[in-house]
This record gives sequence, C-alpha cells and structure tokens, in this order.
Amino acid sequence: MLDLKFIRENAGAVKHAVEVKGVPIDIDELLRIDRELVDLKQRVEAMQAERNANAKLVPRATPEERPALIQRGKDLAEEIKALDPALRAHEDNLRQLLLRVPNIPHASVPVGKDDNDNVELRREGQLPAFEFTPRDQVDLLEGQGWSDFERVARVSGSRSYLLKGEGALLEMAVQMFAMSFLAGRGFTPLSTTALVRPETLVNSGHFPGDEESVYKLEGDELMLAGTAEVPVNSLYAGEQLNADQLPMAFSAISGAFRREAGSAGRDVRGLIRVHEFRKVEQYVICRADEQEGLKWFETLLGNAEAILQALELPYRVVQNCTGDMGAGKVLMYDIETWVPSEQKYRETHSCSYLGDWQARRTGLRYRDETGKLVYAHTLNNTGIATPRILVPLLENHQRADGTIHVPEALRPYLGGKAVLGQPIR
RNA sequence: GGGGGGUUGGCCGAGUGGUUGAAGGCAACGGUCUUGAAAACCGUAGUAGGGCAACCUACCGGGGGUUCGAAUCCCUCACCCCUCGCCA
Repeated sequence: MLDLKFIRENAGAVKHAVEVKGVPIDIDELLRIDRELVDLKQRVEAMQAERNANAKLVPRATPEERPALIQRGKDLAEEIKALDPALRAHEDNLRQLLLRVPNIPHASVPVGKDDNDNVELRREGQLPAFEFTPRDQVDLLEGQGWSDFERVARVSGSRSYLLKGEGALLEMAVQMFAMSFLAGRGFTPLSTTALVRPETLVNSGHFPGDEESVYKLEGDELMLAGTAEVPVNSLYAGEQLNADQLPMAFSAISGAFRREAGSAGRDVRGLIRVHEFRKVEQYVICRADEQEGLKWFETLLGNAEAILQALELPYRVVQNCTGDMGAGKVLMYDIETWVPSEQKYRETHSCSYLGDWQARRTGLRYRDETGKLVYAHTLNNTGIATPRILVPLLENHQRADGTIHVPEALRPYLGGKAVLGQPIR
C-alpha cells in the first residue's frame, strides 16, 4: 500500500508504475473516489460537530428547552445516518483500490513484460562436467530408494513428495544447515506456523490478487500460507516499535503450501513443484531508509549465495523486470540454480525489497529519533527451500555410480558422511 | 468442548451514560539546578483524517446496536488469563 497523500501528489509516478508493472488499476478513478470521500467526510463531520455541541447543551438546559434540543439531536443523528451508506461504499472502494496500487520500482529495474525480460546479472560456480551420462533427480531418488512418488500420490494427490531413508535425512540436513548458517550471521531463528488468518495475507500483499494460489480451510477462518514471510510479516502487526529494536532479522522455518493453480502440466515430475514443502525464509524489518534497505537487500542476497556456495552449487543471479516483480516490490532478484538434467537454471531463491509498502498494510511502525511514527521497510529472501533445492543438489553432486557427494558444509548434519547412497544397479 | 474473568494512550493502571481524549505512575522530550550527571522541581507530550488557520472529526481489542449524548449499557466476533474435560 502506498500513502494516499503520496498518490495524490505523485499521480504521474504512480501511473507509470501501474503501466510498467502491468497492474490493472485506474489511478484517476482512485483519485476521484478519494476526492468524493473527502467531500462526504467534511459534510458528515460538520454534522457530527453540531451533534456533539448540541448534546453538551442538554444536561444544562432548562426543562423547557430540553425537548427541542433532544429533537434537534435526533434529527442530526438521522441525517448523519443517512449519509452512512455512501460513506461506507466510498471507504470500501477506496481501500480496495489502495490495496492494489503497486509500489514504485527502483530506478535500476528493467522495464519488461514477464520473466522473459528478466536480466541475468552474473553466474557463479562451475557447471559440472560429467564423464558419464548423468541421471536426473527422479532416477537418482528412485535408484536410491529415497522417494515413493506413487504411494504418496495415492495418499496426498499429485504434486506431493515423500522422502525416505537418507533422502529424508538430507532434506533435514539442508534445512538445519541453512538455519544454523543464518543464526551464525545474526538472524534470529524462528520455527513458525503456516496456518494463518486471512488478514495476514492482506498484510503481506498476497491478497487481493493471489487468492487462487492459497489453500483455504473449510469451516475455519484460517488459511495455509505459501511462505513464512506471511506469518513473520504479521508478527509485530500494529505495534509501535522503538527505533532501537530495529533492524530485526529473522530466519524462519515453516511449512509452505501452494495450490499451484495455473501451473497444470508444468514440472509434474519430481521435486521441483509440489503443493506442500518446507522453507527457511529470511525476513528483515528495518528503518525506513532506502540506503539501509538496499544494504539489507545485498545482505539477504549474499546469505543465499553463501548458502549455495557452501552447497557447492552453480547458480546465477537474475534481476526481475517490472512486469515480473509483483505489485509491492521495489527491487527483486531471483537466484536460479543449475539443473543438469534440464540444462538450465531453475529458480530456487527470490529476494525482495518492499520499501514501506508491506509495512503500511501490516501497521509495522517505529518511533524514529525525532519521535515521529514511521512505517518500517521490509525485505525477504529464501534461505533454502526444500525439496526443490534437492534437485540441483542431487543432480550436480551425483557420481558415476549414482551415489551422491556430500558438500563439506552438510556433513555435520549427516553424521559426517562424505557420500550418500549405494551404487545404483 | 463447558464454566468464570479480562482486553483503556510507549508501558502500568483509574475510570459503569454528560467539558474524560481519557486521573495517577513509569518511560520520553524541553527547562531550572549542577563542573558534568543523578536526584528534585517546572513544563511539553497519543494516533489518524480534514482545514491556509483558528479549529473540527474519528479512535479506549474488531464489528454492530441502544441513546439527544457511550470508554462506560446491549449483541457479536477475536484474543488473553483461570478452571474442568479431552489430547500429540
């Protein structure tokens, strides 16, 4: 959400953001409704002022004066009530529109329509040069007996996964490594819910707009979040923080649930795209200062890169273009990790800076040194997402016999083992 | 799931229908005093919206209602605490 005053005063910049981000919203209509609402409020408030003044006279009035004053009060109450429907309608309309107004992208963001227009910034790490025919993720998993896609599908439907044996331990090792790593960099570890109230999804910016991708639970006013960004963003909702409490940096592990509506037929095999997964998310609340925000952006990006480097995985960093970055975002980089079987990089991390757009929805404010209450800035990035990360991990680290090389960094979480699995066949 | 008690400003905490936007305390800020600080004393001070301004309006967990008038009464929802039951 943007500040309404900002929209009034910078309508041109907002309209530009609407255009380059491809958001279907009419800013002129919003401004019109805003103006009408202000006019309505002025009328109502004038009547309220009179009603209040009138009510104060009643207790001091003589018995003779009293009936007339009470009648005047009744009339005013009725007039005020008569304007109520219009007032509410305008407020609702305005709020619905405001929730859809996109944030202004950073000057560095390339203008583009969709992910085809994203810009590769750099590549890191060596692509593997296999001296044998590499297996893909599913062949490795099944060859090792680490998965059981068929049975879990019977239990939980398509796009489910189940890991067995060392496969299950590997998934947990990756998560433990990421949590420990981030804790070592000063991030507060959180183990949090995915079950959230609907308003948390409005706070985070997923609603309105992204309802299709969220699981709703019949009979309960709760939903399943697709990322720990949602619960963590709302953890301090509505509070007035002190400046010295900031920045707050969290590494939050949770389940993550996505309906994956609209992705029918894509990545149906294996671990790339599943409905329920587990993710360590980095989340930062910092002061409302763009320099500081951008610094944290680099930090979050650097953490993710360090994790991938520790996992000895080749990856590239991509800057998302305006059309692919989401309404709330100021800046967004994806990290894509090399998947040998597909001979391409696949998204494993997504780093976002939202300015105060998210904090404004959530009511994340702090008192600055001048005593003023200001909305904080928020950022998030993946730490590690499983099981997707296991795809490049298994494929890049496979050996000729189908066993898996374990990166040094993971060994402490796998009983010191340097290799997982048995020779296949 | 049953019963009981709660939810007030940054924090604590008064307040059950009429100058209460809200006592008091703590914390904060400004000042006096002091070499400096502390203490003490004096003063300032909620958030949001509208208005050039004086000022006006809204907000005492959320929503709805009663009333000329609601923090105060009623309904409802959420959350917290206690208690009984159930349970990984």
